[in-house]
Amino acid sequence: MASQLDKTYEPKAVEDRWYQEWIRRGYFQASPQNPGAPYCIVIPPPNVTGSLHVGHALNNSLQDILIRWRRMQGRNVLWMPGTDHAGIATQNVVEKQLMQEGSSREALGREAFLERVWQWKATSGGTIIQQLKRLGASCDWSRERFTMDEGLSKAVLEVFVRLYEDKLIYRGERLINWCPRCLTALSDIEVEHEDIKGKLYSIEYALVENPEIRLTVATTRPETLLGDTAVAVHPEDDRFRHLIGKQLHLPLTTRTIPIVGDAILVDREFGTGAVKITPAHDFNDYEAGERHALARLAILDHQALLDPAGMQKAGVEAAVIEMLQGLPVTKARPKVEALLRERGILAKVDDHKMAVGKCYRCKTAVEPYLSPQWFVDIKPLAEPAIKAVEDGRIRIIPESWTNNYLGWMRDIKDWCISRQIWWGHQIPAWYCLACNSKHIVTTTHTSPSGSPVTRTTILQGAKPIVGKSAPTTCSTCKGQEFLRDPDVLDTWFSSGLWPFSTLGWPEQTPDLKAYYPTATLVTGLDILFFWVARMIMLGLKFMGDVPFRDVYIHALVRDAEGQKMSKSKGNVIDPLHVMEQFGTDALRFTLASMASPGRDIKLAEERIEGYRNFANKIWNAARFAHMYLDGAQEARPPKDRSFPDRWILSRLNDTIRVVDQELEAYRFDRAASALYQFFWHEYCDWYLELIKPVLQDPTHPEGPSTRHTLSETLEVWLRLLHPFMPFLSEEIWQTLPHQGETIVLQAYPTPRDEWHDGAAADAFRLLERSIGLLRTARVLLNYQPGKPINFFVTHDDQKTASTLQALKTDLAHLGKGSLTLTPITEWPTTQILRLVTEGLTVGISVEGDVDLKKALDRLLKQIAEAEKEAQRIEGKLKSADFVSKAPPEVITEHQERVRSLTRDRAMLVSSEQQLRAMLGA
RNA sequence: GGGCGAUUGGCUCAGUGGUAGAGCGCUUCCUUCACACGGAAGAGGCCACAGGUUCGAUCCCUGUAUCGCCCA
Repeated sequence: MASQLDKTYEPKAVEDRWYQEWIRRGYFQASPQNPGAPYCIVIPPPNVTGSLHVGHALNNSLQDILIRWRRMQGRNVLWMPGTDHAGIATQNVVEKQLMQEGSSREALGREAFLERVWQWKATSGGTIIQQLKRLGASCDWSRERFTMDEGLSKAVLEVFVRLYEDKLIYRGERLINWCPRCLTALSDIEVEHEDIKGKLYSIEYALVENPEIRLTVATTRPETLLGDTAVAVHPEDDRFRHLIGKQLHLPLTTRTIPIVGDAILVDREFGTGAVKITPAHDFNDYEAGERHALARLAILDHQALLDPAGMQKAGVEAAVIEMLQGLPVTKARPKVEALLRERGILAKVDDHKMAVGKCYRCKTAVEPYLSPQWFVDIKPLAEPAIKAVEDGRIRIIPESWTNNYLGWMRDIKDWCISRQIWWGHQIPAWYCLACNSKHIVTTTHTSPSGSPVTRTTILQGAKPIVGKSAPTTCSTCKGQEFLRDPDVLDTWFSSGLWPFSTLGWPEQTPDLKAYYPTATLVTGLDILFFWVARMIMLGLKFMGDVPFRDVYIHALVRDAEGQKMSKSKGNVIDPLHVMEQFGTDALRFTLASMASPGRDIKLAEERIEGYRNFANKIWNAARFAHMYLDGAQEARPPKDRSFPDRWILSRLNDTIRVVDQELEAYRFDRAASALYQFFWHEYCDWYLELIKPVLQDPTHPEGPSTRHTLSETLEVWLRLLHPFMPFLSEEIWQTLPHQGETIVLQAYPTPRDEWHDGAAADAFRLLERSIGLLRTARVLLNYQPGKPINFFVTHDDQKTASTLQALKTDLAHLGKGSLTLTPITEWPTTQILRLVTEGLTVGISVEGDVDLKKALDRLLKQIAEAEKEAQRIEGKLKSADFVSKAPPEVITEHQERVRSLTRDRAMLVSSEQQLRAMLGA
């Protein structure tokens, strides 16, 4: 880089070059032997199927800011990267490929299919990792892990077996969420709820002892009535109380069902006050069924089709079975509706808003499904995880999410961990074929593609042998033939171990000792329960300590209209495209500056463009510096430097303090705005302008010291900026006088007392106000910006007036004119425009034929404002309450303001009279 | 239905018990030798509404409305 190079910063080449160089030189490689207190972040492992979206970009930009900042602070930093095998998602991807080839996983068989998935992973699984590198992520890539790695799989095995031995994992038949497309169980939180317009059907059930009496039940799912095993009413509802214990005819079946009283299930105000209970197809009904010891009759099969065998068992009329069998729910419902209508027992159908559960992977409507599954008994694990947050060993930032976490944890349900898919960690449980012959059932059905598929179901009651390796002999019957449980574990089961499995657990490695507990977890709210809560539970259980101290929860990124980004809406901002167009640094800075706690980010391209401009501004400031840095330099103590130098050092010092504080508080937005404000509006707008006369005069006595300050402040500020804009800062830093081979490993700036200079700061504010008034006056008089003028400045405070004397050369330079610093009494009384603010008066000589109307308007407006404001404050001062109760310093301040406003007003009026006199002349 | 959050200039957002701020956009002027991805000067806000606490509320409390998120 040199001053004769491009006027605009071209990020692309710079970024590629530096990233490769950083990697080549191993700057990001961690070692437990490195000096400094450990600081570790584990990356939220993206899906191996994934590609970078803006959410990832935000998440990883923030992590990289923290990591680079701590690295520069001299901490022993490790950013642990990796990916997640994403069981269902990955299996779906490969199955889709197979389908296109006219094949299927069933046709391939389990082993060949898994082979195929690994192949896919090897060729296509690295996409997102490459994209993270593009983002500048300073992860230690030499440690990259994958949840299906050998080591991590070993950790999964160890955890499963130990939890089983501790009786915290069990197998049982429960109602679970079932995706009839993925053909697997899902955990509660893998179901997304969506409100849809549905209907509420009111159906009449006749009383057995007197069919004239009918009880009307309301339901949103009429087809499930075939599996009803009771009707519930509220036990204190006078309308129905007397019916409890009596039997009803269940329509379309040959069964009768009881009426039960249930205060939990029934809301007297809702619908008809009577509800049907279908324990096999509804979670609330399942629990009600437990309370009343009701049978569970499933009428849907695993594909969510009406099941003839189930309907037969439920006593459904043969003709009805004939009509409904094999139909999906959506097709069965209108038929059931028609049947009920024919029989005259459909009392009414109302529009109704209802929530449907959908599979978070494929958006298919989820069915509650009765099946044997593996569960984690979660309460004993949740308790310590609640305590860790309650007593502050883990801090959630922003704090407002703490209650959300605690609420969820206190009400946590057992975690269904088995999935009926192949890609994942297969459950280490085996069944002795001889002992369990009655519990292992094989059925054949036809897959959607038409080929016969064999399903093996291991019923509840089968006795598993759980261990890290396959058993050889059954301890009960000495049998030697075993069936391994075909299910795999929920992906989150392995990612729940991430903070310690990636560090080598279950081995007690030096990494584990050095870096666990990790420092901070940076994540979006969407996986607080999926992942964060589980890491806390499992970390406490297996490491005996929390997995991280701080959990920083960042916002969701939405589009400019606040809509969630989605491919189907076409409103996705592609971070790769953005990086291409505006540069990685611009994207990172944008995301950081918008990361305010507790608020979603509405990302618009204009915003990124704005920070691209900022990058360009920095580039050009550096080009400017390079024009003058060749001469001699002299490092003076701050107090012996020029006024602009002392001022900018003082401001830089303030900025360092602010950035550091805000980063400590995870206020990336405020840190970013402090960096921006300082550089653009102080360093460029004022400092560089102020020092131009010195730099442009090769013989200026302040030259060597000024050049030194220019280069020093730029170098320090670039280090301050580096975590936010790593590429640009490195590129420029390398061209400045510096120590060390890279900015990546330099010390992060810390505040320096000797840089602080309150007097310089005060003087600057005076200078800024004077120049501001002068420029306003120029515009009021329609003077060309460069037009040389005669101007006058004074202040009615003696001390301030003498400060003006000290600033004389700076004022004259920025004012672009000839300056007189005399008391106002010595100024010309005509051909002058005087502007006033807070005791400061600036006069500008009026030359030639100038329209004074604008100037007069401005004076009149300001006079009116000053009067209004003075009156307002005087009003307060006249209030006895205010004077007696407000703190003395507030009263003094108010009095001072009135004085100042009154003085200003007098000056303004005098100025106005002068103008009028000139107009009259 | 329960919980949480938001409501501040045209837009996106900071912020504070005592003079309301930024970025973008807008208006006017300016190609001056770092930068037009720039510079200068401006316009624009009863800080959602209604009560309360207070000498004083955009800020604290209560309620209402609208929007959003999470959970059921």
